[in-house]
Amino acid sequence: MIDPLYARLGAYAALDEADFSPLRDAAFEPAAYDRGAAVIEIAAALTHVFVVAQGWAIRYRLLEDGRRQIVNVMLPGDCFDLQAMIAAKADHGVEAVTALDVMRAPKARFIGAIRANGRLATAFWWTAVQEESILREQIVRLGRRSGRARIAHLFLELQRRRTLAGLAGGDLLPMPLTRDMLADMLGLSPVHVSRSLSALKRAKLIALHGGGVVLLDRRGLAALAQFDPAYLHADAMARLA
Amino acid sequence: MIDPLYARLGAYAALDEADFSPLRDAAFEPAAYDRGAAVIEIAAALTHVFVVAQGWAIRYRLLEDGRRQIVNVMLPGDCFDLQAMIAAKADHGVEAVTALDVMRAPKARFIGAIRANGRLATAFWWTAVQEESILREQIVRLGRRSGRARIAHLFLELQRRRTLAGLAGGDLLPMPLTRDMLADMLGLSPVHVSRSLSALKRAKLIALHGGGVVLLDRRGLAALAQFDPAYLHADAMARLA
DNA sequence: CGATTCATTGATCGAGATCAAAATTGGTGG
DNA sequence: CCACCAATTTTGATCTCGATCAATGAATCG
Repeated sequence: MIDPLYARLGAYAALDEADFSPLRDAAFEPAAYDRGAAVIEIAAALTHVFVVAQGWAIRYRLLEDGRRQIVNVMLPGDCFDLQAMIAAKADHGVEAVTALDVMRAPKARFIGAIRANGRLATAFWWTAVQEESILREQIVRLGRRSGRARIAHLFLELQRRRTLAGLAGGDLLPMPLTRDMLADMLGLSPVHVSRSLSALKRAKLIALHGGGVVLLDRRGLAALAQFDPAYLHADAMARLA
Repeated sequence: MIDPLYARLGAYAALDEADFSPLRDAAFEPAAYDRGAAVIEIAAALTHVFVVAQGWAIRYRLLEDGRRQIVNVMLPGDCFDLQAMIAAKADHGVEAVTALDVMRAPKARFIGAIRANGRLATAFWWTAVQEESILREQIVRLGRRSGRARIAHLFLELQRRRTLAGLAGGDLLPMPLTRDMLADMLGLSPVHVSRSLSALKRAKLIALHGGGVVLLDRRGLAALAQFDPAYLHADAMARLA
């Protein structure tokens, strides 16, 4: 299924079922990866464009000394790597965080599909613009926020992205990322992530239940993280629809 | 003049003068900004696509408490904001670091120009892919490198980008960024930037002359920064040409 | 030359890293 | 259902890199 994508793209542009038929019929086919599996290997040839149908994935780069920086998290509805349309090799890896279902298209066929439909092309352009916006936000998070604020900000961003993708959620955010992954995402040590999460719990801003985070006090979290509610062009998107 | 752009785009795709004529003739017109002037205001409408002809600019976001994070530096040959093609409002500001000459095109005319020439469109796509790669590198720099390594890495990146844009340079890198700007770029305090620069000087890795940096020991800098020489798809670009 | 902006240096403080051990969680098989 | 093993998380103690505050020193420019 490509329904999360449908929800995402539909939020930016007025698309109907007919616009999607080239994707369904010709370009995309399903694939599945186990938890922890490599979806794209660093320096491997980029052959496909992917859309996440279910599960989470991370995009990361490695340093020579073995340290890792996670660049972004991919949620259902997110597509990657659109750069495959033009770059030959991956400068980063993609790994499944949970069991992962994707739809994937060989890049030539993907290009054919979006050429056949201008509105679809525009919608995919939007996802690329949004991806860039997400990267910029990650830069600000790493450069100018404290450990606790980074965590709070990431949680709020993920929740917003899930909402935009039509994955309801209310105040409950699934959290399959381990402490190590959060650390590699936020530029912190796993130990400090653990301590900062405890502090957020003590402050009654969040609660942790098994594999999920409860956002107990969004206003408090947003104040701590200086989370910008206009983030992700929500208003500009609406105007385009 | 749009020659730095010509050098940049020419590095990715086989373009000749004729490919550029739609840009020269119709779309782009020159504009100039004083040092420190705002080129794009945060939250302002995005009306133009820009190409830097001469000078440096920074792209930044502000936090509510007044702190600033510089997201990227724009050098001659870089274009911004391609997102204007699709996003209505800027989620960040752009400011001239030096006196700045640009070529700019109203977005409708820019879109017309690249529609008229597929090779040109591909070349601009490349610049967008590269911009994303630069943002990812900035994320790794902020997340997983020490202060000194961040500085060394940034200098090596800027030098590489200048080389790709045909702005020779050898081991001399102009450095119009103030300590405050470097701090806002690298997620450090200005004081610490100053101290770290002194440390790099003491280690004979760099020297500072007036408004420029001399890269005395590139191998040493690359080792300290774990600078990846394959960075910026240099090989993949060559293949495409 | 003052005046303003920018850079360096010194002293102190704190957020987060590191090392190491203990406690939980979760999955597996008896 | 329980016992066990591996992976993950939490907690404690100590150390360090980089922040902050404050003063001094260049440059640059009318």
